[in-house]
This record gives sequence, C-alpha cells and structure tokens, in this order.
Amino acid sequence: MMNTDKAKVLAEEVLDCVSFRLRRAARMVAKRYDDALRPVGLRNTQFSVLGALAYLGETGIGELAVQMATDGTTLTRNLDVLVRRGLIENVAAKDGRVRRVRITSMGRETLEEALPLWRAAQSKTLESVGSGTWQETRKILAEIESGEEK
Amino acid sequence: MMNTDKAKVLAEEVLDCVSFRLRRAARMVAKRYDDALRPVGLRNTQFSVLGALAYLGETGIGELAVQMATDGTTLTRNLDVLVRRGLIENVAAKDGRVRRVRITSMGRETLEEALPLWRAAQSKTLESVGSGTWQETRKILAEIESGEEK
DNA sequence: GGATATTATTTGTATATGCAATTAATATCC
DNA sequence: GGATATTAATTGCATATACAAATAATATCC
Repeated sequence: MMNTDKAKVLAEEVLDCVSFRLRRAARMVAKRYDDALRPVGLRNTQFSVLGALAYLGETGIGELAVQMATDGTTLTRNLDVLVRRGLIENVAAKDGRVRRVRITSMGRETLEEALPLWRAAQSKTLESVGSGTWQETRKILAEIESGEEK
Repeated sequence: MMNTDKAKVLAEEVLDCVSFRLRRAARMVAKRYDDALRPVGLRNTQFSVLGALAYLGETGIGELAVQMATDGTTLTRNLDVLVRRGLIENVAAKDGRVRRVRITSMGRETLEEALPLWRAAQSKTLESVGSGTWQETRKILAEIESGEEK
C-alpha cells in the first residue's frame, strides 16, 4: 500500500514542507486567539485590521493591503464584513478609483474591549516560547517572507 | 485621527501579534508554493494531503485530521475536492460511521510530477533562512503549537 | 481633447477554514 | 434487546484567501 520505507522517507521529506508547517502553526495559534476574542465577536484577522486602521487613521485599500501583506481582493471582502458590522466606514476620496476606510467609534470601542483579551492570548503564547525566542522567530519569519537568498 | 503617539505604540504592540505574523508568513509562503505547483494543478494544501495519504496508505478522516492538525469539518471538504479530481478515492469501512480514503494511481502520478516542483520551492525557501535555522524554527513552531508553558 | 494606457478596486469562481448543529452508526447499560 | 450514550463524519453558515477577468476612473500621449 506504499507503506514502504520509500514512502516513509518521502513522507518525512514532504511533511517538512515550510508552507505546511507555517500554515499548521498559524491555524492552531489563530484558533487560540479566536477563542480569546470570541466574547467581543472578533476574529484574529479582524482584530489586526482594526488595529492597523486605528493606527493609520484613514487609508486606501491598496495602502492597507501592503501594510498587511494581504491580497487586495481579500481585503475588499474582509473590510466589507467590518463595514457591515459598523466597525469601520467608507470615506469619499478625491480619486474616484480609491476606496478609503476608517475605523468608527464603535470600532474603536470594540477594539478597546478586545485589547485585554488579545493581550492575555498574546502573553500566554509568548510564555510558551519565551519572548526572546519570539523576537528571533519574528526575524526569521521576516526573512522567509522576503524570500531573499542569503 | 488617533495618529497619535499612543496609537502608534498600540499599533506596534498589536501588529506584533503572533497570530498575525504567522498567518502573514504562511500566506506569503503558501503563495510561492502554489505558484510552483500550478503546472500540475495542485495547491500546497492538496499537495500535503496527497503526501500524507501516500504515506499512510489508507486512512479514516479522523486519523488524517490528527496527523495534519486540521479540523475534521475542513478535511471533509478538502478531501471532496481531491475525490472529485480523481486523486483520491473513498474506501468502504467495517465501521459504518467511518469514511476511509486512499490515494489513487492518478493521485500518485500527480504527486510524482509535483515532487520536483515542490522540491524546488522548498530548496529556495530554505536558502533564504539556512536549513539549520529552519530546523530551529520548526522546533519553535512546534512549541508554539503545543501552547505549553515552559 | 480624444484614444490609449495605467491604476485601484471589485466580481466571479474556487478552495480553505472552523463553529454549531445534525445525521448516521456503533457501543453501552440496564 | 431496546433506550441511551458515544463516536465519526457531514451540513449549514460565515469568514478568509487569491487568481482571472471585469469595471471604473485617472493619467498620458499624440
């Protein structure tokens, strides 16, 4: 049934896939943050978008897409959800092609409520690796993201 | 507009979110693997499932879900796609509740074609961090996944 | 200044993801 | 052995993700 040694070696190689490992870790961690944020009705992705918008103040989709390294087509729909919930709102722009958005006061309130929940999840996660190790890992992730050969 | 120092500090804190960083890295890396695998019509997720099935030989959803740390409801649909394409097939089981699947010969062929493409992507990715560093990172990811406090 | 190119975003389509609830089947307990 | 509990997977629903193509608007070039 291909449960041979050859298959075993192959599987070990293939399951060391960087993409698979990253996705798996991201899934598991996201789940924990989602659990933590559930009381305020935010998913971890939404929390990050809100956080970014609180900082940026008012932004075009394109700019935000770059900041978050998310595809624009994804962001369009992610933002739609937040608009529907009244957490962010669209703003008119001079350039008719551009859609600008900003966080609403309700969005800000929700973000405030979410903060301690998020901090708890973040602390707990950092404790499992040590915050120094995480700083290292963060750098490595950035290198992987850049894809530049050393 | 909250583009204040306070907001800036908050944003720095919030954008250091482990979940956000992992997801972002996973997105970017997955994209590269998807690009590499496109010629054979596989996404990185599908490649991993095929690889796991080639190794496991014949498996119930539950077992596979544990192996891949994917939610069973997700796996159900992921597998449906592969069945539809003829890359895997359902197998009758004694226990009527269990759905068992196995890779088909077409699936095996596709996996074979995909292997060199995947290896190229994997090599290139590892070059960007160094394979030793990746071994370290892999361990750290496992720790983060476990969520155990040290 | 009108045709053409460029840019910014959205839509159509498809996969990936997971929670809550459901369905279906086996196991367990008098 | 029939009611009840447990287990395995699926379905309904919603979000997240991105490619390809379409749309809409500004910019550019004779």
